[in-house]
Amino acid sequence: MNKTPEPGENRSLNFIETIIEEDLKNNTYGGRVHTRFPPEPNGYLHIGHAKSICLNFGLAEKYRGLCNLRFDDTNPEAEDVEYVDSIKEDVQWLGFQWHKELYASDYFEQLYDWAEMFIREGKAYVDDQPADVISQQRKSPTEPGVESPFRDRSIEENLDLFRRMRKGEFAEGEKVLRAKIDMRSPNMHMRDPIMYRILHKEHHRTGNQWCLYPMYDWAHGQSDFLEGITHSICTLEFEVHRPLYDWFLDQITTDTYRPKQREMARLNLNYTIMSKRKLLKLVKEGYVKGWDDPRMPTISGFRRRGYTPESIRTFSERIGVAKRENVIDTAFLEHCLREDLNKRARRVMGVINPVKITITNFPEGQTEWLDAVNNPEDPEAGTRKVPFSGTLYIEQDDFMEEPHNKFYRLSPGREVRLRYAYFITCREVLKDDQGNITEILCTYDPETRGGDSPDGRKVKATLHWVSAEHALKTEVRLYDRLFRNENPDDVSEGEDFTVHLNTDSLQIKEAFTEPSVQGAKPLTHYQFERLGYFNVDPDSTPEKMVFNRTVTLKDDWAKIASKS
RNA sequence: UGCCCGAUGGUGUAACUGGCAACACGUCUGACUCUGGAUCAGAAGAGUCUAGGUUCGAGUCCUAGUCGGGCAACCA
Repeated sequence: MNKTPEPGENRSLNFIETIIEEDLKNNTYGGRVHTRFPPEPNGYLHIGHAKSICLNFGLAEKYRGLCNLRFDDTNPEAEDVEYVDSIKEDVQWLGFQWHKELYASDYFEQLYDWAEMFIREGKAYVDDQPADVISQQRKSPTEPGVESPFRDRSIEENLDLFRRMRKGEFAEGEKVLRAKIDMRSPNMHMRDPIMYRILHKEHHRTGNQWCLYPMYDWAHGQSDFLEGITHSICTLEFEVHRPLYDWFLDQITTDTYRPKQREMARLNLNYTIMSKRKLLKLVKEGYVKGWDDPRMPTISGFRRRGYTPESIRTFSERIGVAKRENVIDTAFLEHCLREDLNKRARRVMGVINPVKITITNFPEGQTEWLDAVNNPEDPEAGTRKVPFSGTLYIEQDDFMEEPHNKFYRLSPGREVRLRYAYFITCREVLKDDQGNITEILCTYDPETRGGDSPDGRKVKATLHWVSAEHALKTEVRLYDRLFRNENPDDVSEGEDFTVHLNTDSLQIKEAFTEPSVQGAKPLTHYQFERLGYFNVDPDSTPEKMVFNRTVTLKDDWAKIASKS
């Protein structure tokens, strides 16, 4: 069997691992495995990048290899240090450490030297034509391209022109350097691809040192080569670039060592979008509050939302790696999240839609501090004290005046348990003039302190609650999916993905929580019992805690309720 | 009309050199429970894009199609 034992999980190899193990067996790279994660610093990383990060760094870990973080910064127009910083933070947050932090711009000089070599060998030429003419000459995929009239310039003239391009003697767009390959190639990328364009732009690292910038195809494979990369993993759309990737490498070296490009399908998630351009639009046009808005599929968004790096890594591992297009169900990501949070999140009680309960037979003015378990999944987490008194809040949903048969929470005459506290029985319901419930009067059984009845009496429901007098007023931000449509790109003529935006994706509420959460640090995870996982938002102040609802608990009752 | 990929339950991913299609999510039952959570047990759901062929035997090999995606930025 094609299996490799792994800690925790035992799964078969994905196609890239199969290739690597084959290379290891054949000693293709002297036993080396060296990958790289090559983001362009022109935006924030999203969950799709997380898949690539986990793959590249994960492969290096698994095969005791190395993984570089390499910024693909060949286009100064959109790139910025702000993005470099956020990318580094995100990679580290996911729990990975790069072997080296590198930049394609580190290789500008070497790339330039090779380009001159190309010219001297008659493999590259300076083209004076404007972009639209070059584009037209390339023709369409179904017909051969036309050669540029500048294609056969002399080596001397090319060299002179290219050097003057570097010196800044020409305006943007005036000249480009092209590789001389084959204008009739059925592969568009081989039709004399552009290697350099003139850009009089300041670069975030090289400043004004250059006005000549290499194109992706010219920079990427060469960077891989210079770094000793063995397996260069990218997404499917680069498949047609591979012949060019290999061609460039063939020109610069006769070594047997070659980095090899492999393509995998990118991650798609339903009910969300993954395009950087579209995410930018959401930010720029104010549909969300920023790149790290908890509704965004960015890594920083997930972090702020309360996702754990472990859950994202587990997710990335389990979705697998293949070449076919795929759309992963967001429910699967949420499953990985809940699985992780269930083990680590401390439980607390908080009430979001309160209704007042008065315990009529509870001693007036008295407070009792009851023991509550912090995490039933983790005995090490210990216990805490929770204040109980005669005036409480419970969730409106936990009371029904005329319950139907499946509802077994509080209702008139019925006894339920208050978690870690007492059994209470509903005696009377008070209403205002409009008939809205204003207060529920209950009695409690002092014998059931802690939540168990000495006579073995059973109740069907256990409710969470909070003591009114002791409750902390907090803000909770309830998030829902950003898009109503499973595929936000599924739009009719003239529309764009924003038509599917869920206008109700954020609901801000005031909630009452038990006092123990006061002062918790931003990003601390909690489970609000029976409601969901929440985490502390950085917007929290000493006066007002702010919580993000990361994800609800699985809720079978909600299914039953929605059916009836 | 060219070139390059891909196609397995609703969704993902598996199935060593051909040997009864498996796992996970989701869905549905039930058990248990001081969270209608967690946990546990079980069920339904594909005969592997189509048609031929090779073979005792094909998801795996061959042929021809079909469908889907990508490729014509001085973006990556």
